Amino acid sequence: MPELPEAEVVARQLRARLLGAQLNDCLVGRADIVREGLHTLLWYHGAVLEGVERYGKSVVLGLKKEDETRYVVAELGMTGLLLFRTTQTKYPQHVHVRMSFTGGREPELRYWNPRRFGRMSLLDRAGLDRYRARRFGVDPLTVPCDEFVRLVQAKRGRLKPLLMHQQVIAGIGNIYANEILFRARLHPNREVNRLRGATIVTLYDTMQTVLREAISCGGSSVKDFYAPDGTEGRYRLRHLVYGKEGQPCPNRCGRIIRRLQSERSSFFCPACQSNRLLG
DNA sequence: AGCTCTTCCTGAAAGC
DNA sequence: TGCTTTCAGGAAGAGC
Repeated sequence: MPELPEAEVVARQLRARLLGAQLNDCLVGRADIVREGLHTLLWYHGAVLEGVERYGKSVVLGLKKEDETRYVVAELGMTGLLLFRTTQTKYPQHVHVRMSFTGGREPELRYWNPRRFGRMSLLDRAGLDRYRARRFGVDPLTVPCDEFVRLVQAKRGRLKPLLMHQQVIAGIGNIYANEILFRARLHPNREVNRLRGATIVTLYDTMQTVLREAISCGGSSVKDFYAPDGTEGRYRLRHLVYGKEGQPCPNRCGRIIRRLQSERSSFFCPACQSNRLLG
């Protein structure tokens, strides 16, 4: 399931291999995979890929033609991937969009998404700005620490849902929320308004450390994440709690990693991640 | 405004 | 063994 680090890895590969290439043809296999802008599809033919951005967990391609730039937004959702042509998948019937390029290092980019929880959108500049404002909160890697502290202090409710709330903090999903909270020694159900400022700073530092480390490992390959060129992410090997229910706590505290299934699965150590009023 | 609940969808895993 | 059922998961929309 692609979250921020995986989307970043995808964006970097697309930049390295397709920046400056010309989009020749864009084939949409099923109309309902495009959330918005399908009627503008033909505009993109002949446009040049001038930039690739990541917003939260989404990858945005900027395509320029005759002094105008329009955008292809790829929401990866749970199972969505952008793949180069040479990367084989077990289920080729779920390739929904094919974009062919000339002048780059790859002839084709494919949008593959078996479960179709994500969509694509074709947007002009104003549409992209609206999309961005509506859906994405601050970026965890670029938000200044003091702004993050103020943002968290203004919220109430449980900590893990807040970390995963894309309109507040964009890009953290279930895997990284669990890993960040374990390393910051914070219980997933901690009440946000009971966190001290210093604790939020620790959370901020941990969040950035985990996400940066995951990016440098190529992301986490859990349930079939592959980069566009087919390489797997190695950060899964460094997971400490995600998917480790029943195993001993890596801090050697003697307790067993538990799983709370009330909402999205929370994996945590009941001793190291206390829900008491520690700060 | 801001919660929670339901829906979307398919492959994998569990259940029988 | 092989069929059926359940479940996972992100985000939108409904309902309160």
